[in-house]
Amino acid sequence: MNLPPLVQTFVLHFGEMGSRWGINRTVGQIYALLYLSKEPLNAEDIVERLGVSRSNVSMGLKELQAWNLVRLQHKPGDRRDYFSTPDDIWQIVRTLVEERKKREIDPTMTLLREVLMQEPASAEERHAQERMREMHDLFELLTGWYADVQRLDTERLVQLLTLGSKVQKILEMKDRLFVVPGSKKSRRDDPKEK
Amino acid sequence: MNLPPLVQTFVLHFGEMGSRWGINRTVGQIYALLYLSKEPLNAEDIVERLGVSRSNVSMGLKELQAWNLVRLQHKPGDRRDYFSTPDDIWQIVRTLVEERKKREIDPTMTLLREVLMQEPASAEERHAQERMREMHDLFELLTGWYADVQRLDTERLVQLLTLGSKVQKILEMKDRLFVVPGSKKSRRDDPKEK
DNA sequence: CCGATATTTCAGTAAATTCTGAAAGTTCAG
DNA sequence: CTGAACTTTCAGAATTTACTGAAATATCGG
Repeated sequence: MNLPPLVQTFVLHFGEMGSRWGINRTVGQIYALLYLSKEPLNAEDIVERLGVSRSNVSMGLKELQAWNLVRLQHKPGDRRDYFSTPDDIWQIVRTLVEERKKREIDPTMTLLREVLMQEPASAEERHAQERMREMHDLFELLTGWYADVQRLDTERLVQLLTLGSKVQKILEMKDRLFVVPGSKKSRRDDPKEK
Repeated sequence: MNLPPLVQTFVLHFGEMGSRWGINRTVGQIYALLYLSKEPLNAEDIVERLGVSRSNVSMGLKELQAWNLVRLQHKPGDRRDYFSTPDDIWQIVRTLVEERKKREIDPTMTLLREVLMQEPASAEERHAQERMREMHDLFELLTGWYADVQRLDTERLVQLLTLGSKVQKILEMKDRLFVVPGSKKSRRDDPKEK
């Protein structure tokens, strides 16, 4: 591996972290390298810097492309493929979330919907379905929230995240301001709550 | 594998999904089984239902315990260990997020802080550090948001998620209400923005 | 179309992970 | 203390995944 020490530390770390995700070490390293690089890199560049085989790099890049995590570019008068990551880190986050949703949440939701359609054949199955319904509803809430905030431009998203739960205060304030105190509508808490 | 069809479908799916995470198939299956089960199960129950070896189950349960994802219980007059998942699915989500943060984000933040302390020895390293700072700041924003909303009780958290980006509207409303129009403070957008 | 350059595919190998059975360890009632 | 019931550990086997080099395929300037 032929990298400045600072870069190498990061690349090795991401290689290891890759394993905690479904991603393998080399793919993690390639991505880390591209992320840190000012200029787009071609496959041979990556081979030299990481010290892995050409074919391994080829496969790794293919996987990163399948994840939409790298951009393929060309330089004039050079027919090699150059790869880079988006300059905007928020774009990276958005892609990551989008792709993980597509691969993990969506298929699970499909399965849950299917299984919830079936008639339970026993008390055990009935309880299992109940649990699956809880999971289904949870995922629905989370993906709904995601679909919603995902549309915000980055500035507003950052605003929202910076506020965190302080939003809660503002909500309460809103309630006090716009709802006639004591009226039914002002009761935000479920009355049957203990 | 000796399970009602509906349960089996779910358990198999989670086994496969487990691989997309860092978790292996058996661990995913054990968890799915416990999640769906009304009653706590002991190791032998799990062996029978999943058809894997006793030692495999023992290791899987140990891993799930390390993740704080299962609760160990005992029945009076029975010295076998019984395992279950929390009844409250939100508790499960909280644990999952907490543990993943601990294993993935925290070590990465430590590394980023260390590397950002060092003096860059070249233009390449300077640019790499710049990128690492972006990642560092991103993670800081996200973990800050998480630390904040994580403290909310579930009811309020659900409220917040249900609102999604509609919060934005309320923020704007708040601005219009409480800031003198035309004053400096009412300018929320960065003036140098295009 | 040719040949040079670049990329992809793939079969075989290497490495890592998962799983098992056997043995060792632990706990507790009697 | 003993031994039955239960759990954990661990070395090796089985399986899966990652990686490589060689061959095949693609692309393009001339």
